[in-house]
Amino acid sequence: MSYNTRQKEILLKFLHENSSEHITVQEICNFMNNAGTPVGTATVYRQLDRLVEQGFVRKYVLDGRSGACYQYTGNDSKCFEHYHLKCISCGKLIHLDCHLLNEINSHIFENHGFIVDSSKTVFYGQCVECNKIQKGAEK
Amino acid sequence: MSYNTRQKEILLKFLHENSSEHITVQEICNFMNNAGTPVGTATVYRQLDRLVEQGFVRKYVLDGRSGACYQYTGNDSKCFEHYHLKCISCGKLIHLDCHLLNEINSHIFENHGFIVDSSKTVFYGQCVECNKIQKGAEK
DNA sequence: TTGCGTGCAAAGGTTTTGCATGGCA
DNA sequence: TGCCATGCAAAACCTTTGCACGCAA
Repeated sequence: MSYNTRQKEILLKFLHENSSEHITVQEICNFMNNAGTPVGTATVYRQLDRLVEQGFVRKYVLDGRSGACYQYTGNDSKCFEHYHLKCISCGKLIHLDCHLLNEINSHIFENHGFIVDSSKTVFYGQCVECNKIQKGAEK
Repeated sequence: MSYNTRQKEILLKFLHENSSEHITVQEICNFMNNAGTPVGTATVYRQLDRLVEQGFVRKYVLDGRSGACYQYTGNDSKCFEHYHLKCISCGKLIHLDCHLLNEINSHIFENHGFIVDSSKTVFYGQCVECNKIQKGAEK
């Protein structure tokens, strides 16, 4: 069984309202603090673990030296059928619903004997906005 | 400039001889210890950082709670042009050279405005061997 | 001799765990 | 009242850093 608590409710609401962002544990704690509902990091980690396990939240580990990022994807099963692009420069996460990419899984399975878990697979790279900025800075 | 030391030589040889494996810092230290050339973790990290930067070794961060994995890919530039599949169950890394997948980058760039860095992108999933084992165990 | 590489220990940061307390049902 | 959730602190872990020493060139 599971109880509903104020912390759990606010944490989930915060993640949900920022579902286009990648959020760190630190940011959650800061927000909760400012929102007048301070929360211990242990609680945040425990809640996030549960949400990840339940499939509401996705966990991303980028380089391992900074903390992990979390993102609300909801119980929308569509998020498990498409891929995600993550911009290394700005951290933006892009949900990619695309016919060609949807064929990748079956292609890899049939031709390469590998069952891709697209919910765990993230394309890393750079979005056009960040690329423009970088090119401008190089001049 | 750079000196050649015994530790550096053995570390690189170990990675090279196990280029089909994903290796942790712990495993490197243990091996060096058993091989009669004990090495400090700091040295291992420093060497690995350099090798990653030079492009000889790839670094993988899976879940963030266990340590990062490293794998020798050599100075073969082909490894930067294709994708990699990593089996979550056995850790095997598969180099995937495939026409369809080579089109992914240009497709994503042209249609979705995103420049994929395939050297940083890994498809996670399960290889057929591990899938068979798992299915057998479920019966 | 020069200065890079190494080893040790300490520090830094993130994440987990134990235990008593608080709060939902 | 039962039991889960929380908070705090401590612990565990991985990784980085500082500094003195060793060793390659």
